[in-house]
Amino acid sequence: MAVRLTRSDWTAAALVALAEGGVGAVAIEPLAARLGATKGSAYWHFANREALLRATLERWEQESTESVIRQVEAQPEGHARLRALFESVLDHPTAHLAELALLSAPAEPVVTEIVNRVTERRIGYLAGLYGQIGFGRPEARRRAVLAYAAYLGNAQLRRAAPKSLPTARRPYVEDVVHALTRPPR
Amino acid sequence: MAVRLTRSDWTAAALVALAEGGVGAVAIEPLAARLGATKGSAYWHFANREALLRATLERWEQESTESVIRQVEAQPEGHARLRALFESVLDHPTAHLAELALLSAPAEPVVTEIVNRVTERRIGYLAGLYGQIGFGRPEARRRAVLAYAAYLGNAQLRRAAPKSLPTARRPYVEDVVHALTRPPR
DNA sequence: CGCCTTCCATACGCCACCGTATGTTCCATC
DNA sequence: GATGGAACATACGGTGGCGTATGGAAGGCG
Repeated sequence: MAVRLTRSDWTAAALVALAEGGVGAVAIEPLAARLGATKGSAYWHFANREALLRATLERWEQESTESVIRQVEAQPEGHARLRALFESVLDHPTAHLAELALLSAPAEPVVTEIVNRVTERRIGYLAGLYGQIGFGRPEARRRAVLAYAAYLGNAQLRRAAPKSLPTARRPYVEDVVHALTRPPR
Repeated sequence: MAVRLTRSDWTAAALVALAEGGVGAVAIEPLAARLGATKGSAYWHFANREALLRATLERWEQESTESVIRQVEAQPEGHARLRALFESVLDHPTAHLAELALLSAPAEPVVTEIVNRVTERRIGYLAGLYGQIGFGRPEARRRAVLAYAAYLGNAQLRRAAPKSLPTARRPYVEDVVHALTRPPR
């Protein structure tokens, strides 16, 4: 019995809890129960709850964004990358639960700090893609913000009110790609 | 002293708390403290916490959506209404805090029930507006979903990562209107 | 084998919020 | 001006999570 746990075991379990129950579910005692351990283990690896939360968010920061970007970079430059990104991101209904939990968390300073970094990284990358298809700098930036907002809202809807989303995914994706990649003015 | 409180006083205070601290902040004892009363009052007007939450959400349902729609209906049919809606909704940084709290609330059944109703109402109305400017039924519906998602995401960003939003609001609004009202294909 | 560090369990006090039970005040009404 | 109900206050027990203190097992290492 009593398999020893690592910091990584804790943050992994915390990520699951985060996706399922939000920031509030990243709580030491319930996690300990799920891991078949007690608080003693948690307070050995982490100073307190906030330290566990911070470690969990930093792990999420690493894993969430870069994997998607790597995947997109496999495509040739230009429209193909934007399309690949939209498709990848409109799919995977359960893949984006963690960020939803973060974005609406009652202003914990640890959360807002990391959310800001991740948001800027993603929008910046998106703006780069728009630059590749001929958008000027400010236009690319504005369109990137719009596209990222659409992504977030879409994930929100998929979670909170999936009934209102289109059932036929194919034409929806096409429309989104079409509307969001058309050049301005 | 000791001004008597009504159900409406409680739901009003709960709405404020909801916007500020999320669903979790709709808690009886803190609200009682803010109202200068005690739990006795709350448990007189409401059976329990969930009843207070439900009453609060139903009030929000009434007040949030219809006021915006009335405002938009003052415009002439067609593009003017969509533009008015987008402008109204991209403004008012603090006006949409309650829904953000709701959309990412850890699956309380009361919340999801009402969020579903509100979402369907709004997307349905939006689809109607797109119909007025010549979109076919399915196209209007898909574009409405996209536009509503963009709205939600935008509100999210404004709250969680305002630094990443465009500083110059005017061209941003123009780009959004342009991208989201162009006819498909 | 014995020892020391690492990792964890147990047990405790604390706080915030829930819900209930019962006492208390205000006001209308006869 | 006594009485009954409406609208509270007060006091209590219960729950769930935080953080601390201290004791104990388990493995490397001499």
